[in-house]
Amino acid sequence: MSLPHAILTALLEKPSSGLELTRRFDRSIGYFWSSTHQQIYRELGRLEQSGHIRALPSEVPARGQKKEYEVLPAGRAELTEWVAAREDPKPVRDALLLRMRAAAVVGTAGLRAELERHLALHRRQLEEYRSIEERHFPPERDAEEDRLRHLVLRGGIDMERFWIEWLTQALKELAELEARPAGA
Amino acid sequence: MSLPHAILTALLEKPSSGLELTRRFDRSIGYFWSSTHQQIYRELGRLEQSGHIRALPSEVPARGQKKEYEVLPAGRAELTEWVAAREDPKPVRDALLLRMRAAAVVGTAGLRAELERHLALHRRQLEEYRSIEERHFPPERDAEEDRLRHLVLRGGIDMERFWIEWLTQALKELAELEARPAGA
DNA sequence: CAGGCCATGTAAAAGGTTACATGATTCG
DNA sequence: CGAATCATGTAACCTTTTACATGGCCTG
Repeated sequence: MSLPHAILTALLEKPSSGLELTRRFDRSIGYFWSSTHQQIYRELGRLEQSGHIRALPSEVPARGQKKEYEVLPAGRAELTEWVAAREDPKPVRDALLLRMRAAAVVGTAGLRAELERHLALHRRQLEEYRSIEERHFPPERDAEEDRLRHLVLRGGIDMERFWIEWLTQALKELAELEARPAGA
Repeated sequence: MSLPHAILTALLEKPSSGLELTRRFDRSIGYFWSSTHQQIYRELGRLEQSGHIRALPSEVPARGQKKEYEVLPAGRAELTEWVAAREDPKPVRDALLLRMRAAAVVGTAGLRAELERHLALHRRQLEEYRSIEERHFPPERDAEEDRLRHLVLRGGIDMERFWIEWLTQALKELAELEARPAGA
């Protein structure tokens, strides 16, 4: 429901070709709305069809040739509207919480390694966000755009912190349970 | 990828009919893996086909008749394996963070009301979780199952707290930006 | 016996994932 | 000129969402 909006945002930040967009969906925008090149090309086609974006004129419009897109007024209007739209948060759907609940029924065998693996992944992601924060948002800057983008990044940072804390708790809990096996 | 596992977990906790499962996916299990009755019926069919669950024998196997399912050994084995499986966390895909980023480009008009609405929703969800915590997990209990399920619930609680904090920050930031409009 | 709810489904469309295809450019 | 890489796509499939369909049971 929001991939077109993610693309419009990315293109307003900087007109790009499909592949450039794909790369930015592997970092930047993609930290909050992930996508693949297949989806992106499909959506670029749709957005062009519907008059929200257009391909910048090029001499050689053929397969394998780079095509740059820019946002048209209709696209900007659509995005502006979406920012204020009424749209409920999606219900949580998290496989790891679910697995923990399954473990409560069928046992925790093998779970610890997986929790530790996830913990390491989230620590790495946190480090990445923090390094971006250092590079892009030094204390003195405060242009409007920067403040909002920094806020988004802080959301990512605190989300990772949440997982790190929860996983740490979970591992502690698991250690206690395994210390007195089979029904205390 | 995990709906079948969610259903297996729910059925192990208590054998149920499709509609009973649907109700439990509106609370309980559904707090961490949401689903609708259409998906649930389809998946029950598949799980029965593949020999992971079976319908309890009934006199009147007809449309409109209640059908209860229970988990078979193969289903339990599948779930046990999944608990320890290697499965990476899904990349974040959050519309509100994305909208904030869009707002950095097209402006924040109308955003405040929406943030406040989300804040209220998350506060309500937090209250719901906390009331469940009071009812289901009083301090003295510590059976293995309860400890793990409590851990899952605390995950939900801290997730809501994260959103409440972030939204509070966001509203503060917005107020500051609006206090000195158009490029300060 | 009408209306509402219980209960189980079907169908279609949209969104997302995975695998594969194809032309253009560059570099050794 | 062969291989790698850039760049754009197609196709098939699976999951999720939304809308609708159907029959049974209960209650006034």
